[in-house]
Amino acid sequence: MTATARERLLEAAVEAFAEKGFTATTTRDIAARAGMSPAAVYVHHDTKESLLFTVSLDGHRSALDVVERADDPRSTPPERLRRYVHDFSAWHASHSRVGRIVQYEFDALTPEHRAEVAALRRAIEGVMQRVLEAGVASGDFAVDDVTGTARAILSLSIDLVRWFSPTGPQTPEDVAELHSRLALRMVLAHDD
Amino acid sequence: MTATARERLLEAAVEAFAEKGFTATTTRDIAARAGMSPAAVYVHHDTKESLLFTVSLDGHRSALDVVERADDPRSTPPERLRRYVHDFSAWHASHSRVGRIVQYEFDALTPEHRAEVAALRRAIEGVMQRVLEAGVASGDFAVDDVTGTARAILSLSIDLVRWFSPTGPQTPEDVAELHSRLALRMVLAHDD
DNA sequence: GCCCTGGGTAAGCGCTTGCTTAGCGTGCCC
DNA sequence: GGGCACGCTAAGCAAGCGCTTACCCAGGGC
Repeated sequence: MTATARERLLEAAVEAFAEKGFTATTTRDIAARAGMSPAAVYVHHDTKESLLFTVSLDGHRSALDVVERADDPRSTPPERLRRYVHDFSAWHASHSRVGRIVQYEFDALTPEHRAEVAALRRAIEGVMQRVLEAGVASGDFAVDDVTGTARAILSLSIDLVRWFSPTGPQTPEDVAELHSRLALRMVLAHDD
Repeated sequence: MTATARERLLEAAVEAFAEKGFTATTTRDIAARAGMSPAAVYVHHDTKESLLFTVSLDGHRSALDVVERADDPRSTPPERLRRYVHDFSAWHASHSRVGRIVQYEFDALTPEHRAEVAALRRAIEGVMQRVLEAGVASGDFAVDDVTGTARAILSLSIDLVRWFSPTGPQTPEDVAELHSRLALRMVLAHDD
């Protein structure tokens, strides 16, 4: 049960960063939320930024994992896109606090850490582009700007962290369902 | 030419807030960018937050103005939607620094100021909902969740401030064009 | 010529920040 | 049962923060 302290600290950091932003959060605030003295933070993390980095890296890894799992090459491109957007939006809705940190506090990372996170980000975008390209190749999708369209579709899921509330009327599933249908309409070719 | 000092201050604030975020920006930094002493900031603005409020209010007013101008009731719903999304995305791309502040620093406002800005935000969203409702009524659009779809379309334009770079390969017009076409595909009814 | 107003400054106050240091208690090894 | 590693704390340091104070000076009205 000694691992709990480190985890409590991370959970406290997520809470605080999501609520007030990285720079507005004090190490004393994080410590208090974790039920420790201010100095205890530095037993587990060298700097405040390294806490942010850990949260950010874990978050991106988890999101990348979700989209890679969704991108089953044995499915048709429309089904792959549907699952990608569905699961990616559901992830952001279910982890909206982490999502907010990941998206808005990117610039607060050190250049080295930022580069590491940026690589994961490009991977997430890359999977989406592959899905769209597969759909264009199969004739299911009509898309001329793959990069731009990929980014636009991802915007649906990502921007949700700005307004989604876990206590609001919509469930993560509601949003995921809506977004996946809208994404399909954005790209589907129809013969008429 | 005495009005210039106040404007230089606002311009400096936009620069600084967009680059480093509200809390990470110091009043000394803003003063230096405006070519003044730290104390000069307080000749024109009571608090650092009031600078943010001014930037935020001006930004929202300008954006609302753009979408109200785009929503010409004499046009068809598809044309109204096309212009709305086109102009709204173009505005965010052309004013991406102000856009970033407006979107990401909303929580840094005092409750009173936040409420005032929130009203403008609801107005912007309201215009979009009216356009979608008009399209559904005319039979041009097939949309069942008007509120959710409105928010999703706005996400395209809003999320662009996260990644758009004025020095990048795309012009505001490129993005505006892409987004307006994608938005139309999201809602257009097709008879087949 | 005098004063007043308004945009400006140098200096600094009180407080908070991220982080450090020196030390404390508990449990485990031998 | 002595030593020691480990998780943790009380106290505090240097730096930086938002903002204030006391003062300066050019231009206009009378």
